[in-house]
Amino acid sequence: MPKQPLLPRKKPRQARAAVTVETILEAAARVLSDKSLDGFNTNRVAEVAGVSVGSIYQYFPNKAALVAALIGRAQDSLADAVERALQRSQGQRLERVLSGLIDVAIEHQFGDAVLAAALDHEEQRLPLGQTLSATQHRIAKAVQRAFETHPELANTTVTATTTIDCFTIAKALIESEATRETPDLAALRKRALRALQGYLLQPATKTLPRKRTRPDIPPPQDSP
Amino acid sequence: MPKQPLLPRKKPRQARAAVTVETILEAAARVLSDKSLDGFNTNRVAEVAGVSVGSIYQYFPNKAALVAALIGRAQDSLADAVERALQRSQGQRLERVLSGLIDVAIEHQFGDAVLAAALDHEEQRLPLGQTLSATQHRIAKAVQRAFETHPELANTTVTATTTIDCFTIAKALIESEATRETPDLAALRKRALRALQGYLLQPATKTLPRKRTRPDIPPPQDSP
DNA sequence: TCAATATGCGAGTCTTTGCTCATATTCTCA
DNA sequence: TGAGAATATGAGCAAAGACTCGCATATTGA
Repeated sequence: MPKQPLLPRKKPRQARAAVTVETILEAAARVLSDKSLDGFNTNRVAEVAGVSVGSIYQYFPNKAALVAALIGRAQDSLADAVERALQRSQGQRLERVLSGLIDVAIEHQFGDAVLAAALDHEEQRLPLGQTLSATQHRIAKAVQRAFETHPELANTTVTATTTIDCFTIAKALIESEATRETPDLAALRKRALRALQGYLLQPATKTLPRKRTRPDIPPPQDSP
Repeated sequence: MPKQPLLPRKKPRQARAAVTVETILEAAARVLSDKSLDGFNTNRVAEVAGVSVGSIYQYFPNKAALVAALIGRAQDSLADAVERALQRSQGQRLERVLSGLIDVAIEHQFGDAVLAAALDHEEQRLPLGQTLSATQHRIAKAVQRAFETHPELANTTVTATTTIDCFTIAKALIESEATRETPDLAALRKRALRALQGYLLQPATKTLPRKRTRPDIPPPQDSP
């Protein structure tokens, strides 16, 4: 008796299989971009890819895995772009460095707004532990190094959180602009730059004691 | 022949109907909070509410309307909290004002993290034109007034975009912290404050001409 | 050349879920 | 009190969509 495929999620061995996987991912990106999360279904992806559903499930154990692969791709491409931008702006004024990063983020978001937004959202929902954070780590590390060694930031303590915050802030401003009907990219660049410069250069405030009006909020609970 | 209910989406006339609607909304919030968007289905909401599905559709034309109602509620409560906070911090240092707003936002997010995140997401997806932006407008206006009249911001031009950016920034930092397993609210407060102060107080930079390495990205296209 | 293996196919199964409608129950008010 | 209006019920329809599996075809390596 031939063993039935107990492990249907395999790696492509032949060249044509690699092509199929590529085609599937490409189609998945297009479908997700067109239809957002609704209307993103495996049947449609197969149709757009010109491939049968079965072929998808030959390489991806389920729909989520497909999305995860897409996220991985986007992350990688972002990481590459960030590293290139840092390379280009090496030794330049902080403003240039930040502008370069902002441009990368803008392009990442506006290059395919719906796709990027959808992926961002899924990223938080899916249980993609290791692989993803690896790439993000790579990005964070590169940026952190650039910040730490920058003379204009000599007086700023640059932690991992600091760099992540920068990305969080930039991404949020960009996404917010992306939902507008007529985005003004030039203005967006200025605002993002102002926010990042402000955050990074703001002297550490000696915080006033917080006026406590009610007890601290407990951390959120995840139901099991 | 009695006319069949051509207009099933009615307003409650009797007291018990109002109770039912309230119960449904309560249950919807709980389900959404427990299960996020997946697993949020009308059958489950009915079950949790101890009500039949039919009753839901008596008052809400469809599932989206249910979510929209939830969003409306959350927005209203946020607007109230913001106005109260601004009231409390009236005449105080900018740091206090911002801290107050940040605390409101944190509470709004951490009070029910999953719910808030889910609603935030739906807010951008659903076609809720007027009602929603009305409340958001109310919030924006209140904050803008507070900023415009604040002496420490005398040198800062406060536009509608400025206040919206502040909310965008704060919300993003808070959401990012909320996804952590062990959120550090005290640190979060400091970072958010630093970001907002930095953004608001950062002197308007005379921008260097942007180094153009590639043509501007076209605005995103919405497929019809 | 020819098995063994890898790849591709797609009709069909099975589950989920939004929503309806005929009917039953409760309320109102003359 | 009773007729009509308002409210509540829930079985079940219909559509969507994730995923399977038996089979056909292509590729490889000896």
